[in-house]
Amino acid sequence: MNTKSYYSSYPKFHMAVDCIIFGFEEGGLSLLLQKRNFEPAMGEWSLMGGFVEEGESVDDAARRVLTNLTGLKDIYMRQVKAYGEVERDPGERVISAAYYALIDINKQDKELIKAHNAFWVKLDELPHLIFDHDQMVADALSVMREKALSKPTGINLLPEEFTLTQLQSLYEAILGEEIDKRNFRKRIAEMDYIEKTGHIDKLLSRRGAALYRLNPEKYSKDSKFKI
Amino acid sequence: MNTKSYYSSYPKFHMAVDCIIFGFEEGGLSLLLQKRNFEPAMGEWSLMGGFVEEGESVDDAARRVLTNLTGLKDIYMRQVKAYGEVERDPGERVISAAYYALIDINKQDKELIKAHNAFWVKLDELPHLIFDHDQMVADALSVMREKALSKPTGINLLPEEFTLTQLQSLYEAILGEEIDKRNFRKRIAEMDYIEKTGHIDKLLSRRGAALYRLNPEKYSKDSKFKI
DNA sequence: TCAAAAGTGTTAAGTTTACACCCATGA
DNA sequence: TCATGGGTGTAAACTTAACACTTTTGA
Repeated sequence: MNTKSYYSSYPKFHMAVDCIIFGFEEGGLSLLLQKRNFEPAMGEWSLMGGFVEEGESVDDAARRVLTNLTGLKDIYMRQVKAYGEVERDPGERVISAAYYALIDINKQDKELIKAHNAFWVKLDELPHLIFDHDQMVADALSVMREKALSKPTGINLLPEEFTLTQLQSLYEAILGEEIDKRNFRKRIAEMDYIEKTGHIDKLLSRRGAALYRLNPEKYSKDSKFKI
Repeated sequence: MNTKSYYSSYPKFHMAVDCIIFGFEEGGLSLLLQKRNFEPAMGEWSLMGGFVEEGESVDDAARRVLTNLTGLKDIYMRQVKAYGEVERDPGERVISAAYYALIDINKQDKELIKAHNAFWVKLDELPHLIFDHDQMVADALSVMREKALSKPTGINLLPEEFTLTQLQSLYEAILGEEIDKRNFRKRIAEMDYIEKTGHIDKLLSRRGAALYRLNPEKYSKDSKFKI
């Protein structure tokens, strides 16, 4: 039996990726959403997506979509799952893998975002999205929250150096609840992969706050991270 | 712009599913694996898989593959993720979604399994599998363990009525470590969705052991489940 | 001098772990 | 009568949660 002919008796499908892009601003999480100025579903809100190309891995397609929209490379992305209902896209059958990304909202390329008609929308003010994108967002949020509790992936939402107050309000945004300041700092102090840089931030307070950073070497050795 | 023409400028791909089928026997977890008697990769071990068909959802394809192999329907299955590396299948490009299932090993259709040249293999004696199937198994195990801690999905590996000793050794198999009997029973007692049936099992001990079952109604109201 | 954010320890409550013996029964 | 698996409670260790005041400094 010939391998090619075995495979070719089966159907093929369009394969897409959709990106749930989380950013952090003004004490809350936001998503980068597209107000579609093209068909299908013109005028509605959707995630940023794109089709997988020939010779491109699905992961790479997700990275390409993110880079095309934000100008950012080497961003933490994680696949949520694949969505394969027959009628999920009413236009034609498309299977889509959802990925989420965490980005520092200050590093984006604003021109690119504008060119794509994309906007930051706060998590508690999300519009209804097309197709099964609402479900994708719900699933991504739940995976992201869970991972953020066990690994400091959320630090991608902050600048490289950050104050403990910033880190705390990031975690409050991710979890959607308040955290006790002293308990939070106690736990951070136990994580030797979050280290003082020696620099002082004077922008956010008169007194000044110590700046910290993630030490990725120490982090990879000790992968516990729990707030 | 016409929707169809927009879509049709993009490539299409074969879409497959691969099933990580967990069973429970003799105090350990096993996987149902196929010794391939067909190309590609004849003679090697692989997961049970199949191609998604036209007009069939990806979830349905996974269910079909499981039913074809085991004769079982309405089994708990969960998607792990999609695997989309370009060269993951050296024959031709195939994107595959991995699903895991938990089955009661006594309910399988042994003839069907034999017809597919499939065998139960203990988790700690797994052979090397083709393509990226080793990675799929590792990912499925980690997702399954995590879910088993928060929801009693693992109960699918047992008969409908089970003794607490059976339930405990199931959880020991899932976690790969021993659990204290009294602590285990204390926690089960707090879960009112695991209830005594009033029946007594006399097969596994002289004295007889109380049989329990999952009450799905109570369970859905109270979704905490932690061993 | 005061407003605003930074920084700092202790105690109580709750959860998890460790641990050993008697019970009922069929062979 | 004894071997086998079934069944039961308590105390120590550890983890988590609650809580309020002093410090620094620029305006």
